[in-house]
Amino acid sequence: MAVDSALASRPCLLAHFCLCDMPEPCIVGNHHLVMSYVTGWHTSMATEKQDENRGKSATGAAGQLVQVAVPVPAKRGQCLCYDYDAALFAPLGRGQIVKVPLGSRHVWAIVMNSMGHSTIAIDRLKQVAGVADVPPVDKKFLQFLEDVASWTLAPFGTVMRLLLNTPEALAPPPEQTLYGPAAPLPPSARLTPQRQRVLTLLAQAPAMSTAEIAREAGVAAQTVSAMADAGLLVRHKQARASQDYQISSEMMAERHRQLILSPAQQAVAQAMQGPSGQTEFNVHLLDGVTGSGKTETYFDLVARTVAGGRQVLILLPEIALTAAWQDRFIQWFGFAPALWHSAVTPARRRVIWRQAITGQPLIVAGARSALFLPFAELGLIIVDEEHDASYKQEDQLAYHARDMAILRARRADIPIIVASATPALESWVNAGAASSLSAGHPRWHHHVLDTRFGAARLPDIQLIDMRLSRPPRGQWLSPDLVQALSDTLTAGDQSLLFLNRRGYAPMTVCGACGHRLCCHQCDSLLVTHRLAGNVQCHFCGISQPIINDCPSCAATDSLHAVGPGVERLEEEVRLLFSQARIAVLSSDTLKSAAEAEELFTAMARREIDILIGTQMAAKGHHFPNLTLVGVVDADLGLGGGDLRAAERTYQMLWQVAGRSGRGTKPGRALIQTFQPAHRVLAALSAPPVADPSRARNAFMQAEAEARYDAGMPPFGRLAALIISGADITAVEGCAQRLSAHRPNFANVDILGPAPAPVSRMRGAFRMRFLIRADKNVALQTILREWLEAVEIPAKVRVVCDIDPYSFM
DNA sequence: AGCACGCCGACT
DNA sequence: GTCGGCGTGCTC
Repeated sequence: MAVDSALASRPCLLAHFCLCDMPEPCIVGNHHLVMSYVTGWHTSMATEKQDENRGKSATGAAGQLVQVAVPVPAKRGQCLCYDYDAALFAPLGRGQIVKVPLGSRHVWAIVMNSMGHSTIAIDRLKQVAGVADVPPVDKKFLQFLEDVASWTLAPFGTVMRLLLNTPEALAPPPEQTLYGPAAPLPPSARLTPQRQRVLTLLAQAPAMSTAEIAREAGVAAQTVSAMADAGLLVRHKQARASQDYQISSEMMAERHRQLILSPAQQAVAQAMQGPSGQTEFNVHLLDGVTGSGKTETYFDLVARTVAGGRQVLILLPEIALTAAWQDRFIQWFGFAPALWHSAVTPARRRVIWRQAITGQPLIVAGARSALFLPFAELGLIIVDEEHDASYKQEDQLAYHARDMAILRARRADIPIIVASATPALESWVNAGAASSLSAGHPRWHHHVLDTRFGAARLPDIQLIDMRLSRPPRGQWLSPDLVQALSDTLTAGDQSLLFLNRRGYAPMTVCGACGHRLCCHQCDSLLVTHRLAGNVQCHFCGISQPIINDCPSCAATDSLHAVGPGVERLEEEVRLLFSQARIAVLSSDTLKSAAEAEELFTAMARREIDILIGTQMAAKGHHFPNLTLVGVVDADLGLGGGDLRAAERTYQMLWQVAGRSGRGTKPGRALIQTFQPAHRVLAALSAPPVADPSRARNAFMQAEAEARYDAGMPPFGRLAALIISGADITAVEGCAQRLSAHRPNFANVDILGPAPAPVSRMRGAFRMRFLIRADKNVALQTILREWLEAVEIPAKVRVVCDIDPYSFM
């Protein structure tokens, strides 16, 4: 890798800190630099710790004063001031990543202002302890981080830690131990046959790693280290060469010429690029039915952007970052994307992070956290499956990755494509798709791809009215759906049963007293998991063994599992179709990506007849022989008062129905519901198969009108204030004080305080305000001023959620 | 967020 | 009499 190899080369000319071999002191930000792990601040920091405070430059005068943002959620989110010996090292600039002492530890931080003035006594200043050996973060990126902080009302330090969350990126490169033969063999050494083989091997080969020696010489790895301990082998430590992503613009340009798009795809790709290949900020909504080839259409722009020497970020929901998606990418480009998700190893993260900040050509395909990679040359952002709820982060920092991606694209002045088969209502309206309604946004571009590839057609969707076709007691499949499953089985085709509920049963009730098993630290019901042999809380994750006696009234054998989960559904299907091959797809049954792949392969080979799945099964995979999708409970998501419940249910059902009929045979989807007249279900089953997008658009239009009338997003603004803490009195007191100081404006409505939808989580009590405002209101400013006016005790946490997703 | 400082129970 | 529980408050 370029940065590492450049650094690894040389001793320094500049004191003992700089590793570059420039003839004169290098300039920070222009060249890589400085405080290095090789000469080691790790050692110097440890030994110099005690005289840090006196560690000013030799003259005793303070050097350069710099304002530094530190990764702490400080209430007064400003910077801390540090002294920096500008005489000895190159001067620091904004965006430089530095290591600074903070309290009793050292942290990575970012220089925000390099010509600071001290706000505290000079003699209390501490020294900057080191400078990272990477270029400063891009100015536009830094502004983006500030945008995120002011949008989410979070302290800058909280946002910054998303960037610095990859500690290995700034740590020394991983080391590798290689073994070579010792020059004079120690005379006393015993030479077993194994040891002799190792020595013979190494006599005529370069130094090797333990694993290589073990393999080549056919010995145990232990033998190698034992030999080194005995003095028969010498250890050489060296930086492990990590493979970076080699993409050249030439090879991309070549590849780009070979890509073949359908006329429809070609037209959309052209429209998104504009006549002259636009590189400035523009939002494109790529709205294409499942199977229309959205992915390949945006690949075209990806190829072009990289051919122009710039970097590309593709955001995907974590669940969609499968080997299948990667294969598709490889098939198109001929190489693998840099994958960024929770399971990526530290060594890989290091490579990607550093390649991003050094501006080398790079295509990252990542989950929402990839949005905070420090790309220096970002040229294009894609947000695929942009409607996906997992883009919304709700904990420490509440943000929506799609919206933040748009902020980043705007700052970087580059195009962004948000793609979906079922766009979020906000996106759909912003793209000007709702007739006669406008959210007053600068208009996005709307691109529609509505032809399915080849012979595949959209499935025929039918509702099953559960009031008429009732399953037997204690079962969940209606006679109609059972019949359809049976027919599909007979025809030798595959079926998917969709039930968005993990585990065996969502609730356990005592037949004697009616007591329901609840989590003792959350406001939630415990879910029975037969497979794991326990009951679990899906909020905090605690589990306990399955019990038979009621903990409330002590009646014996009185507890009954109520309602279905996928495990229980499996039980029912096995009873009905004992000869069928059945598999369950949920996060509980598939522990690893490899297991998931295995299942998908088995499915593709038709080794499974009936697949039972949670929402994991709803996306990302082509099952060519799947001709029946059964939705077990379409009403699940419709309860409560969630603003987006209808829209999300529609999207999910539409997507899961789209799993069916992706091969040559026509598919159908049967949807079980108790409320077939509900607007979501009526819209789904509307007849015009000839033009399925018309039904969808009619549904979206009606939703948009309802939102417009209520002044809800995207026609109004919404925020939630969550007050939480273990001490209920303190939480309520805090909520009361906030209530007393509530802002009072004609076009801002404030509801609450009321118990939050989940009124207790992990032992913390939660209260909530809901704030609705007109579109033109500076909501963040109002909230910031409100919060500043009220003293928040240390044991109470107040979190602001702009555009909250869940609110019942 | 860490981490230290600080003030009250079960141990040598 | 000390070790240690985690409440409170600061970090240039």
